[in-house]
Amino acid sequence: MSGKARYNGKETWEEWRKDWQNEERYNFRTIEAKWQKIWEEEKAYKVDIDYNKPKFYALVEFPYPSGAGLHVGHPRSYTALDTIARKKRMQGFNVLYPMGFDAFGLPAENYAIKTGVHPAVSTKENIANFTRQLKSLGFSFDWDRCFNTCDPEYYKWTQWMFIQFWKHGLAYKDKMAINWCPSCKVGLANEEVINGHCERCGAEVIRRDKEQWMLAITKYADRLINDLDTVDFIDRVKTTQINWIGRSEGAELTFELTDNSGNSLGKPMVVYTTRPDTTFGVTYCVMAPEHPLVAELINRFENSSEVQNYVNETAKKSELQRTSDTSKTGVELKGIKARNPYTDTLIPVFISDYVLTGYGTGAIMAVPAHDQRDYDFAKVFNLPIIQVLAGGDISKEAWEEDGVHINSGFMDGMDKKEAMTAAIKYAQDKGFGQPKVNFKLRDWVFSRQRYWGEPIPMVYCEHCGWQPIPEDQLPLTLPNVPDYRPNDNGDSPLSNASEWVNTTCPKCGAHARRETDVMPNWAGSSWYFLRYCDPHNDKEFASPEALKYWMNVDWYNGGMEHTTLHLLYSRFWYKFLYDCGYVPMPEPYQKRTSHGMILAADGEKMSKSRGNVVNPDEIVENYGADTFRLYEMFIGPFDQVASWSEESLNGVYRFVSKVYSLFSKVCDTNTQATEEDIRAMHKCILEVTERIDQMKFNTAVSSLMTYVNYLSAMEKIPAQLYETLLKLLTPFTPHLAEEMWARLGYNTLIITEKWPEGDAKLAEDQTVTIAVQINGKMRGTINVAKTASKEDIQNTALKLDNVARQIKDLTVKKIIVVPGRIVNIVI
RNA sequence: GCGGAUAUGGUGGAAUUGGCAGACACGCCAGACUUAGGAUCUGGUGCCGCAAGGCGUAAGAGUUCAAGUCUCUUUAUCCGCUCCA
Repeated sequence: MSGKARYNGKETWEEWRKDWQNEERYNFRTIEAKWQKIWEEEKAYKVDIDYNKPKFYALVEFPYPSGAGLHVGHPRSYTALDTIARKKRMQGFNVLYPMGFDAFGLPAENYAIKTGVHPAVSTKENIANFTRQLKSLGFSFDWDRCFNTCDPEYYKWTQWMFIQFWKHGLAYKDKMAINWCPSCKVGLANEEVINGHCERCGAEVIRRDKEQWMLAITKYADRLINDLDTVDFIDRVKTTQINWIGRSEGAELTFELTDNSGNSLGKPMVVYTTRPDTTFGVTYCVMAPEHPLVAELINRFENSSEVQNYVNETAKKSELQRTSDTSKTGVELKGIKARNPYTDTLIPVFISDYVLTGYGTGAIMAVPAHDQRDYDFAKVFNLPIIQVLAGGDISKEAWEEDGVHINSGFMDGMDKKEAMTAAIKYAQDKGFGQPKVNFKLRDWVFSRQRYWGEPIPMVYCEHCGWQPIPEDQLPLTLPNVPDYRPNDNGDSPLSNASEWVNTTCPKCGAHARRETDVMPNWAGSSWYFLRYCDPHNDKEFASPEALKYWMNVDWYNGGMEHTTLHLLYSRFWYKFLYDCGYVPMPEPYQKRTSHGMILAADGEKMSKSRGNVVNPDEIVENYGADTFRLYEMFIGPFDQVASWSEESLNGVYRFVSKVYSLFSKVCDTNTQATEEDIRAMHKCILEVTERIDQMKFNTAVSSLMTYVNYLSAMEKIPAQLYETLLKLLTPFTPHLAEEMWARLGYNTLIITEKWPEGDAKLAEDQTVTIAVQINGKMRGTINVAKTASKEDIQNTALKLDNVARQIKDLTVKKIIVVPGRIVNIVI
């Protein structure tokens, strides 16, 4: 124990303790303010590289500093990892537990539009408020490492990284149909569209063609799936990411387009299928209405105006309309046919909106017998249905299970695996197809027609095309603009800052224009955990030494809602930096866990409009930070949703006050604890230690409560027992632990103490209580020595009054004795 | 429709992974005490029953000496995805 100075100069324990005798009430306000000040002055949580200790990097998702301030949901995650971080420190780890602010975002900009207050101003105020609130809860963040993503010193590196993406061909500009929110007037990534509506404002999203910067996340699709095997993420996160990336294996097959008599038009149509083995069942083909061949061939169709109408109608439909109505519509492309390369037959070609332009090749071969969608379409248009897999009843519905191949030429009699191989081999031999892996994942739309984001550091020159601004000119800072509103053309507010927009080409010096779109709010958060490693570096985003020491993040906790957004983006971003050699390993996070949401007392989501938001300030004011923290951990299983309850909060307050008042019963170190006391203590140490590691915080707190109940029943409490309690409480209620530690006479900080070691041997009872059952029904219990033999246990059990009475007239068939657990008498 | 999760007293939730269901709290009931303190302390509290006892982990079946836990069927709630060829 380091630097223990007993009794602060007083002669005896009794004398020292007198100082506190009149302090009967638990005054959390004074206590918490006092220790927060001391921690801050002593920079108790400041951390630096230390090669003598094992490092531990604990991370929570940094908040967007909204005007509403901290919500009781935020601290659930922060307290959990604070608890873990504090315990790890006491266990000898060099712990990095940082906090910062994800400060670019729409709310500040919308607020600016409403009030004219510059987003930088309101954001700064909000950050100050968040910081005050976070500090009031006593988290062990290293505040020296705090930064925010809208600081030019930070976003300089976000821009620099964008340029690296561009240099490696992973950032590109493309005209494409994007999700457009007509209310926010902004393009959205697929990940930001919820049920066809804008994630933020709820307006229905429409399709719109727009030139967008894209990041080629699909190039990393396979690695983003495969490398999940190397990390410890909860299964829910892994499956969600895998499903979102949506890998599927199949083949691309070329169907020749012909006129009605089979003369080639010289326009091959490529389809994607996962079942090339079913091609003998293909009775028609379908292209998406947006497919380029439709526009190219429009004049060849006998019914070209009908086709054009359908194309126009589809374009008008929103994503939601298009996906919510699953009834099949479409138009046959009259005058052309497709040749099935396997059977050489000519089949009709349709356009239909059930084929999507963004997936595969935007064209399919339809096998109505074995795909329900194709089946439905075939019924509407009265097309033939040819069964090629045995099984089911195709007069009623498609047969989507497997079966032996029939009507399939060279594949007849084969199973799926054989037939797939044969089909692909055939296609390769004849040169009309090859195997192909497809993903649902799309490239990341990286432009936003907004103001409050990182400017994209690119200029457009008539002669040189897109050029990045020279890296030594970074950061490219946001200019001031008179009006924060985007316009209906979908141009960013930056387009009005003409002095800023008009510049010269960094390559040829001719006149050029800056990109006026900004980055999405996911940009800054894609690499923030790297900056924490070396936040004041102005030469690099972080030094290789710092990255090598601190990375990767040992434990990252955050919301499930970020699984297919931030978590996926940042893994991609990090892998790219790894490929460039800037970071030391291929995955950023070793372990990922997720907390459940905190709902209001009525079981509803907390929201301003419902008026059921609980403000942490209120709780800290009325109950104290320690009670608040402990309650957040006790509220229920960490990974599940929980409802806020003021009554339960009160119970936790009672517990905390009880710990405070137990102090009056603590006696000097000379008072010896009994064997039973030691047993209770070690049991508590073991349980709390294990349960923190497993994030079973609610039951860890239960163990502490049981231990405190045990101590409460004592007349006098040996100091050793109380000291252990304080250490175990340090991760949960650090202020109270620190205060009582000082009152015990120590002039060291308890947060620097060593975490107690539990001893399983000492925690063991010598006797065990064993349940005695008759035919599986509980009839009583017996106490036997831990080492008792089966025979002894059985004999003791049979002597039980209750047992003897019940079995006296009956024959005992069998007795099952499981030492340490149970006796079951079968009669 | 597909995928994932959840279901235990009046409430939040425990249950060493097949071995005493309801730990720990909240609430409630009864009592004590009071320098009225977010009071505190003591006892009780799954349901039915005076009791013996019976019943009981969403519903129903099954495996087992023994099931909240394993298997099958059904239901409800929540969360994703959703015409992905």
